[in-house]
Amino acid sequence: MNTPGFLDLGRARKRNLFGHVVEVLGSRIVRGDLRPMEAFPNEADLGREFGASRSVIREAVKSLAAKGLIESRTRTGIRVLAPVHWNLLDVEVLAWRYSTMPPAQFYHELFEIRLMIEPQAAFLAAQRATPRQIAEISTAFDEMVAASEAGVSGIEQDLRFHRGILAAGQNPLLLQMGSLIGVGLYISHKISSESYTVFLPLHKKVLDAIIKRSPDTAKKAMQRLLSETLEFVSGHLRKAEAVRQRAR
Amino acid sequence: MNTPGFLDLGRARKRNLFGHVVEVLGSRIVRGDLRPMEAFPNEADLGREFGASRSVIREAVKSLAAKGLIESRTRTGIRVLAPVHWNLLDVEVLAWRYSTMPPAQFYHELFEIRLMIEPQAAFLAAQRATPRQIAEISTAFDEMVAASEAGVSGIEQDLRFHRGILAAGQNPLLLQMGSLIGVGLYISHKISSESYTVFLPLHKKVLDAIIKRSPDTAKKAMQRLLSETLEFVSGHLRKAEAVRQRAR
DNA sequence: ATTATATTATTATCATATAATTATACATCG
DNA sequence: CGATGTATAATTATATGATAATAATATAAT
Repeated sequence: MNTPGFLDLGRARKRNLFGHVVEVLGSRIVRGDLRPMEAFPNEADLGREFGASRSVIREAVKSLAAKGLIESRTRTGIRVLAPVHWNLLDVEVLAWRYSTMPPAQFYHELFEIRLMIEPQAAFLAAQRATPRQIAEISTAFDEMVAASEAGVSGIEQDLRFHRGILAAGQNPLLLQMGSLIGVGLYISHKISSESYTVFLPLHKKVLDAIIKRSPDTAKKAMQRLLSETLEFVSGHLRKAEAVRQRAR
Repeated sequence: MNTPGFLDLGRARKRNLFGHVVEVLGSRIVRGDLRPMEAFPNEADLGREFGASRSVIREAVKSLAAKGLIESRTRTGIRVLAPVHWNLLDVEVLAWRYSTMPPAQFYHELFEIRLMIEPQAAFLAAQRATPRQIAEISTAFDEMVAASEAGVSGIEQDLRFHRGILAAGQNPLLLQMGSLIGVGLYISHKISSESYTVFLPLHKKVLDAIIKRSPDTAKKAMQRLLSETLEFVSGHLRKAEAVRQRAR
């Protein structure tokens, strides 16, 4: 039974009117339909477009403003902020970006950051992880293996593995990167469901190094895991692209 | 009572009721006054506490929800989410965290992340920066020098310097780290206004390496700049702490 | 014991009214 | 002419009160 947890990226958010408005406007902004400094519909217009009351529109606007996408001022109206202000690590913003960008480019961006963060996180985890945290990472790995043998997704377990390492780094700011990893795994899995099975041994090396308290080894193992995964998925994406080209 | 924001990053809050409610509730949550899963006031109670109408409360709640601090569901009410969900890189959340944490600890966390990101960003900048971007970084540095000679703050210029390098890395996700740097600089400056003057030569080395398109040199220079700044400020913090101890 | 149903607390949405803010245009004055 | 104050109007900010939808909990029926 799959718990609908962290990874409801694909799922359309249409629970309620508010969510719908946020979703549509957020996508538009991130996609670039509504460019900074250009005219933005005012509350009344938005209400008309979505058939929603002013309250709903205002709440949606506040929500997008909290993510740094827009700003709303009296008399001036609503305006899209420059991308510098966007909270790009927000799960929703990440999802909007992903759904409106060439997968290969997005994936590349993502891994460039992961490669900066996670190896060092593994390093710190090897130094600082509590026994409890090591156990958490360890069981996550075991469940990845089990999922692999059972031939099911395992993406949740994979995320728990990586999140566990971030947590063991004992720096709360690190945990923020969990959203990046979540999206990364989600994409990997969409592209090639075998990817995590192939890389189980590399995960194991990271885990072992953390258990042995060998920071440098953990760091290098994580580096290798990430760069090989990137290579693997990029290859798949290139192949898919080639097929699409030929199909024309 | 409500703590007036020690940190006016961007815009000072309290401009209006909405901002006030967001500020106070956000601080409370981040500080840990309102713990996850425990009872949270409902809309009516919040309205009574702040003397605000339901609209204001609802908008504030949506705003905090957009930052991942709380979740609001029909009949269940509002509840604080686990810290994993918080958008810790959001400028406001960062500010709330800073104003409710021991400065030394916060500063350490911050630099641990900066040390993961910025050296590699400098590396990428040396590879990828456009002439225009190099010019931007360069003028930012010149203005830092000018500010230093004039004996004024220079914190804006410093931020532009570091942001410029992130931008030159050509990875939008990198830019998100600008908020971290902004807060970091703000704190450095509060602690010791001389800090950036002392480290001008190290900035220069980073700039030169980028101009010369020497990624490895740029990376190492940035690494040195950051770790020495960290050391410098930590020393000041320790001294301040010692003084406070003695004062008892 | 399990399942269906009713109750009820809470948020979701709507509609409307008034206040506050501020960009703009205009007028006034030095 | 240029600066500076002032009225106007557009837009968001806030308030109020009503109804709808949702789901946790209690209750009744099987």
